[in-house]
Amino acid sequence: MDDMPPRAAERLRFDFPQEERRWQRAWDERGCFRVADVPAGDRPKYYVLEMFPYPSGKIHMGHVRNYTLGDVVARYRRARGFNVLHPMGWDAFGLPAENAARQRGIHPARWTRDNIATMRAELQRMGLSLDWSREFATCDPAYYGHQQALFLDLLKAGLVDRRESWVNWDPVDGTVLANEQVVDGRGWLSGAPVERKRLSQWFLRITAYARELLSALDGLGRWPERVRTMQARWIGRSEGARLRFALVAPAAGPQGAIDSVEVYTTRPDTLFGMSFLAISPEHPLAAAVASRDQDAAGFIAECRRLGTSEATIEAAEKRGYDTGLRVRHPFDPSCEFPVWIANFVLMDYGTGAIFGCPAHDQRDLDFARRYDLAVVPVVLPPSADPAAFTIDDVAYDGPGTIFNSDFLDGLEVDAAKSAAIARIVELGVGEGVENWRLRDWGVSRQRYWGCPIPIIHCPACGPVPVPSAELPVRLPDDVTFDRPGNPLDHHPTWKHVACPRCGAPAERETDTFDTFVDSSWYFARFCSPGADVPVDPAAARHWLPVDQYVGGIEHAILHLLYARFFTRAMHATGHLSIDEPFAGLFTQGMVTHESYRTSDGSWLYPDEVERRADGTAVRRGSDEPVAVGRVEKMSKSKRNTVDPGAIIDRYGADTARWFVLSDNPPERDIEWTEAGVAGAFRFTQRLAGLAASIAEVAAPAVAPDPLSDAAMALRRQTHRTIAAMTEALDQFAFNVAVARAYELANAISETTAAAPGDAGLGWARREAVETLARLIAPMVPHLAESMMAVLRPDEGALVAEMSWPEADPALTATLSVTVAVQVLGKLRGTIILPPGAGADAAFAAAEAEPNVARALAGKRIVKRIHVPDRIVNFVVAN
RNA sequence: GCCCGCCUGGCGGAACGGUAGACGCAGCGGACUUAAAAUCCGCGGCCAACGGCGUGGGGGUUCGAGUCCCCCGGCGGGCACCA
Repeated sequence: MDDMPPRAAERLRFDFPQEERRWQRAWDERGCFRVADVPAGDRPKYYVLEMFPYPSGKIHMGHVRNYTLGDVVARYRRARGFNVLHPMGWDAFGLPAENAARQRGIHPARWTRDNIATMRAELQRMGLSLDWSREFATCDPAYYGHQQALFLDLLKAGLVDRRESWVNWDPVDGTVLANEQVVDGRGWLSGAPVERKRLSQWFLRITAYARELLSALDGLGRWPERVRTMQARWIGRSEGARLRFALVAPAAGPQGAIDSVEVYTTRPDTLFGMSFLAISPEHPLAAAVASRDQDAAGFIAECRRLGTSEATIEAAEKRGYDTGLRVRHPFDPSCEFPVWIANFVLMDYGTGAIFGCPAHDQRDLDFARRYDLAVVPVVLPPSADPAAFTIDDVAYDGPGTIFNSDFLDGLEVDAAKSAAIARIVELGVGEGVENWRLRDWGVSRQRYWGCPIPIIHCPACGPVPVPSAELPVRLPDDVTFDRPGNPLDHHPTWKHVACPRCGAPAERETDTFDTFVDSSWYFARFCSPGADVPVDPAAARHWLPVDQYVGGIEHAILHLLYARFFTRAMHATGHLSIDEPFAGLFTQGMVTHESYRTSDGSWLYPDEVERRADGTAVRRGSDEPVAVGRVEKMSKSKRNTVDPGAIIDRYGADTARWFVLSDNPPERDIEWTEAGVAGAFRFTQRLAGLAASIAEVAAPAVAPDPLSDAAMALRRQTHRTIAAMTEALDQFAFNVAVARAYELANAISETTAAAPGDAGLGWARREAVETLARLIAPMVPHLAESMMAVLRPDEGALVAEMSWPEADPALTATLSVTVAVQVLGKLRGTIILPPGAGADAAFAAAEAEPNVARALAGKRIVKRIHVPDRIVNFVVAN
């Protein structure tokens, strides 16, 4: 940052510290960005929303990019005549606040509120066109109280379950961990080995909407294909069969005798290739076996210790325990197969039991090889020799013809699936089903800093909803973090209440909601943030769905899927009248930066590094060499971050905004470079200078007639730029819009030396620079205001309130076109023609072009191709 | 392992199947200046240069391919014992 631009105001054409504050105040005083919950008038609505931030401390460059993109859309739509809703709030509950409390003794509420104050000030300095009157934080009782009411409505509607499930339990911290919080089988904070534990949890029944959530993806035309695909796979519909395998001898279990095992399969066509049946260690039959078999119990306990962490599962080899039980094949009861407990069978998917067909499933094959089980091929690949076809270490899962399979012999795979299901139904042992990978959403968290679940547990009545008059159930402030576990659970009085139903002593639910619940409906609350119900129906009807949602791809699945589910659930409970919350979704790329390390391996911030002219890097103010690492996502751990606050101090908000928009398409990763920022800064200064120099020259109020050629040429450039930038902004091609703005600025600069006596040109230059100010206003709003204020000092009109420029079709039409002339597809010259010139004229002009004539000399023209205003191509032969 | 992206000058990137490299960054040359910074003007894919070669590599479709199709390679991302 040695080449820092001058800070002295007198050297700035665009004195950003002063000008940016000036316009932010002006917008605020005029209430430019405020809208009513249910607006009067007939302007069409447009709801622009960026994913609201978690108040972690300061804003980072990812926020700058996210909120700049959204602000461009908001300001552009406003200029296009829409009544734009563009709100901001805080996703304020979460674990980091509790960690701060444990580590630094700051109360989570205080920590969160302080961060919000800091970050709000930073966002306001960016000049975002937000309606701050709608701001809320999810930790406001006024917000989470309505969330509690929503939950009770979902409960009434049958969309909530309470049931036991297996969880990752950290015995030291005394809390449930998400799968992502289990690292190598240990708790990420405590380092203690994670246990599998069954716990009663609240579930939201998202699976009730699995089919709709999948099929409605087709209607989300303004969503990235990638996100839709990821969601579709997450929901994971498959078709197959459920069928029961009868045990040869029933097994005695705690809940009575078990006489069969139900299995889910997508490959009923391979049933004759079966060699074993495998159940999950968490399967009830496994528990039944373990109750009288020490070794089985030991095996199950060992599996449990490994936890559910995906990484652990991946590392684990396939292992099993032969229970000694046997099942009969449903198609041939004389055939019996062993029942194994296998560590690779998941209780949560299908029925928690599979039949193993090693020849045609890789996992089954690995298992069979390890335990020396039979491998019977039943699908013959096309044109393979049945006598010679064998399976070694690779299962065959491709197409083919069934063999070794009794009544299925000779059928292709698909036909065999149907025939097998038909037989399963006929025998009364099962049916064809569709199966979903999506599971119900467990929302209970043993944490303090979250929305309390509004339930009271009564020994007599069971779980009882908190009466709506008693909402919100507020978090107590006087909690302590001096021991592990949930502070709500330790609180001396908070949880002890009377049962609302029978009055007997009862206990509050001490779990709080997963914070993804908070973000699943905030977009609806923004429509009427002061309403005394979760959402005001009229406001929601007016504003929803969100027309353009902007955020990071990292939320492609969870947040966006939960919000889609919540919208449907809120429709079912009468709060909303739509099913899809986000009509358009844009996912932006990450902000990246080079990373730097010293020879002892410690990371350095960009500010601590100095680049030498020879390309090497050293620690600032020393000769200590620094290794320049790869360009990667800005992160605190790699210290390759740039603080937006410092950038705005030094260069201004508009420079930061212009830079994040200008360098590459918004969906791609952007590399933050000091040189790029300096370039953006120069542009803001140059435009301000351009506006000032044009303002100094008196120009006629109306266009002289006729205009000089130079004036007409500039006017045409101006109006072509309007058309081009409009198209670019419509398509989120902000980098292209930036390029078009540069072109117009360059064109205006080039007229400086033109004849001073040309009044028409003076008029055209004013038109050009005023138009440019309005065109760049969505991207650099303060600069645009400053330019306009210089150009029209007496009017006091705000660009923020001006309409979008309109291109005059008479001026965007071209007067002449340059047509490329090819011979055999190779460019040989260009000709200039009037637009719409006919083929004959084009051919004649083309053949007359000297370079083309030379290429055609001595050749016979076989074919002439003419694409009007584009190209002429001669196909020749010798 | 499966799925999805992406690959164009020194760099970021433009380009309805129709003049590849718009625009910017960095660079070079010049003007201004005692000098520097800033600013302004100009140049710029590569090569044996009236021509030829060029959008990761190889094939194909087409009058014409960065763009469409097939194969291969590389980079990035997502999912992952999902039966």
